[in-house]
Amino acid sequence: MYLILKQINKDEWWKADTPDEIIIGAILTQQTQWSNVEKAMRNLKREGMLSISRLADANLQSIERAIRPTGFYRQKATRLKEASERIMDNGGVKRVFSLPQKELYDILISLKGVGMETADSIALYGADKPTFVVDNYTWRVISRVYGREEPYDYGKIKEWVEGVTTRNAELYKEMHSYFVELGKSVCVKRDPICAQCPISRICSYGKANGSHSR
DNA sequence: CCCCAGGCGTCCA
DNA sequence: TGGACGCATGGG
Repeated sequence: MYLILKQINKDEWWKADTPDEIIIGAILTQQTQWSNVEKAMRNLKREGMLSISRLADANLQSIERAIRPTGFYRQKATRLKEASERIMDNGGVKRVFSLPQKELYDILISLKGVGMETADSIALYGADKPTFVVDNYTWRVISRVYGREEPYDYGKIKEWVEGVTTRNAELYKEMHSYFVELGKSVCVKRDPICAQCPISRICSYGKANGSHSR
């Protein structure tokens, strides 16, 4: 586990040249590997569309073509364009990001294609608001460590973490990157092969079926 | 061939 | 209100 975590630099983990790229990346990475998002971002940059203002005015088909590698590209293209238009209507990225955390969140969550995780990701990594981001990796790690069997509930996990930590954006960026990188190495199902799992020693699944006895 | 990916909106019991 | 489903390309 330490070998994985020691290589993470929270300032490099979600790197972006502009705040706009955080918004674009947050939408494109939904249910998608980051390597495919990078391809799409390169395409958008090459076409001069890697900003909220340019996306708002861009041709829908050209957006679709550029972001195809991320999958769900028709949905994402429409949502990217409409979200960009809404943000421009609200004064642009800089103004929206300068709003108080709750007002920013309310705008983000009202956008089609922006749910709780995406809104929190944008607020945290784009606007430096101290909000903890939950995702499937976070849930995968927590549910195994604490032996939770109930369905994934975003709000419950978020409230629990924020209740036992100081509300600090840099801390939450670091924690999120840890959960994601750890989660990537944790089995998806109740896989009995735990030898190389970074959390095998504290995983309730392994304890239950005895595969961690060594 | 299979399963999975840094979700979300919609629909239905 | 929560569980299933469609969205779709790319990688292992």
